[in-house]
Amino acid sequence: MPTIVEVAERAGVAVSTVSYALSGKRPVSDATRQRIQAAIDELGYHPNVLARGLATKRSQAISLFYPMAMQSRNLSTMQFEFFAGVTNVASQNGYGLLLWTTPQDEFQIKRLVQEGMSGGLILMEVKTQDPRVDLLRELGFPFALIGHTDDSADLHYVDVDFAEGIRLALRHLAELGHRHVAFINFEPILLDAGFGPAVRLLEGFETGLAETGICGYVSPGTGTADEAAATFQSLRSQHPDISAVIVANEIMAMGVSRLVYQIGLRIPDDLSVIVVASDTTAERLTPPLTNIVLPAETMGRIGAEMLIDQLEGREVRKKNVLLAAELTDHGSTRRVEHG
Amino acid sequence: MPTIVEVAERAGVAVSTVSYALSGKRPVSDATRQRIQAAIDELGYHPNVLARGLATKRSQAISLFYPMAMQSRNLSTMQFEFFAGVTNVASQNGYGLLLWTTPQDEFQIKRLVQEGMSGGLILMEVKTQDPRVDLLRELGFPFALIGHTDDSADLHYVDVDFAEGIRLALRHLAELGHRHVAFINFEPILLDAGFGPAVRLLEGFETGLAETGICGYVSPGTGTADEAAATFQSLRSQHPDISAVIVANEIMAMGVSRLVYQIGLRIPDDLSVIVVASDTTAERLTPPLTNIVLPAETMGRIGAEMLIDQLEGREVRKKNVLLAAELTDHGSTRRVEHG
DNA sequence: CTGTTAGCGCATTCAA
DNA sequence: TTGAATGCGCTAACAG
Repeated sequence: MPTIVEVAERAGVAVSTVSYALSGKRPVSDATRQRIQAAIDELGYHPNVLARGLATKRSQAISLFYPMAMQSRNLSTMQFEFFAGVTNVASQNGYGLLLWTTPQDEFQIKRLVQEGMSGGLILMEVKTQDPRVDLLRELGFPFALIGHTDDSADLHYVDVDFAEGIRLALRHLAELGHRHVAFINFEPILLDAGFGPAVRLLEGFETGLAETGICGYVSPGTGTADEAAATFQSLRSQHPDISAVIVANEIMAMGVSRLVYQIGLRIPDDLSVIVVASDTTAERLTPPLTNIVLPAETMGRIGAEMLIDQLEGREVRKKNVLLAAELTDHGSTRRVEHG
Repeated sequence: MPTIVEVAERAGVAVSTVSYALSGKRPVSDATRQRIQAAIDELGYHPNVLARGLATKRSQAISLFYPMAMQSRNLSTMQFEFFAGVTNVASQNGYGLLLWTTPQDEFQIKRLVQEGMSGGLILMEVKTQDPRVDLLRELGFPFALIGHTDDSADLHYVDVDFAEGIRLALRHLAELGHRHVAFINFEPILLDAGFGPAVRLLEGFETGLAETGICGYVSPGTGTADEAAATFQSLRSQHPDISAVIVANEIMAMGVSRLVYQIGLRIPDDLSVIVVASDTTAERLTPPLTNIVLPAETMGRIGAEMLIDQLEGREVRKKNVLLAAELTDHGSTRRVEHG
């Protein structure tokens, strides 16, 4: 495999000249630049990024700590969308993207930082209080969050306003005459751990109830479609007045849809359903579900851009991005009489 | 950030001794080993993988070229499952996983190889004739395939027997009395490009028709759910006898399901449906669909294992893995009278 | 505008 | 069982 030395010899110049021609950090005359380029092409030379990284103490790769959920069977299309956003931005900017599913404790983060392979880190599934964030802050390592902590005003993050999102949903349902609404949240473990969306959805649901006068039934979900279905069924048998349900993710929503289908009811005729999901995901379900918009691909994209901007020493274009809440109507809600 | 030199100083030994203590490639006395370990712990030392990679000319990271589809809006849960398999195995073995969505041409592959950041490569969406495979072979770079070419007997690959899978489906339908079956394949572009599953499903469908005497209607899909639905509807209006449909992926199947739901029919009462998908994906759909098993997570796992075995110089435990075809009944097919 | 050279942090050969 | 010294391929002073 050709090295920079061989390129230099072939072009009849010093190695540093080749290096500078490549990086553009020093002017190089057109004539020599062309000879160098010719040598590069003939040899099929590509710089060794390890050597470069060692010399510069920076790396053209970023790391993504993968959601815990990935290790379970509980794969969600939306996690994948976050992913697509991050990956595409990284590739477009010439960065490699490293994926990690190891436990994301303090030790692993320190390790990752010191290993030097990645120059920055993107964190997902952020908690309202998150020790990982504290550590990264302390280490001074570049990072960006998809999600945010309660004290992340000074950090680079992108998130969506979940609390307002679920309030939008409640107002929408209130206008349609619904008086009894169920909410299937993420599993209790996540809520207890302070997982942002779980906490903020619940908070928004409660303030939304107060605002709309709707009577709410909160039922923690359990992650899987089956368990969400079972949960909903028991809730519904206890409270037959429930005419609408809001579900925290599309996996659980699929469970509810399937249950409804199996017991012979129809959405929205017999039940209104709203899900927290991306538009693409929500509209692809059977039936399509009206959704509190979680623009996963966009969030991944913005997170990656924020991080790469930092790494490139550019002024970071955005920071602290809290996307406004939105509701997209896919026809899964319907007016009820009387309530 | 502590280096190996600092560890050596603190432990009062030579740098090489620390290195050997870490790698175990040379005996180190218990006493010094312990002093070294103490120094490592106190300093919070982690070896710099770039420096290590530069010195050894090997890297503890592998690369995955991401499916083209990822760059479109056409995200599939199953791609994600392949992914989860690969990622988890990599992490468990202490390997980083690098994701690339750049165009996967000859140039990019050469580049990736020479850059030295990854020690091996996993290729997905393999074509029956695939120039990327030829190049990698020629370069002598370690790689594994998820999918296979027509001449890959000597390669490391994992794939599933798609042709036999669709024949299983046809036999199953034949036993239930179906005489007119539609098949919605991957988009023509993929078929023309020689994309393995597209080619082999079609081939299996045709031999399966001959074997069962079923009358088949092949309609190329177009990737999206909407277009698959439209395609199926036109097929059905032209051939009202169609009582069952086989669909090449779950995205298109969702389109068909939704259409069926919208026009007021039921699965399987009015239409039998079989999809090529993983069990988890198929059973989560509304309604759950009987599936030709595509064990995506397992395939990702096996592919990564094969590659890492190679890299570690271990005897590769498996190679040339063509998983047997299977059909899982999720109740979306039903006996028809008369045919 | 270009050349010379000292590291970056580690593995490994050669000596002891 | 251990130490000293060389080099992996590249960048970035320093020198001209």
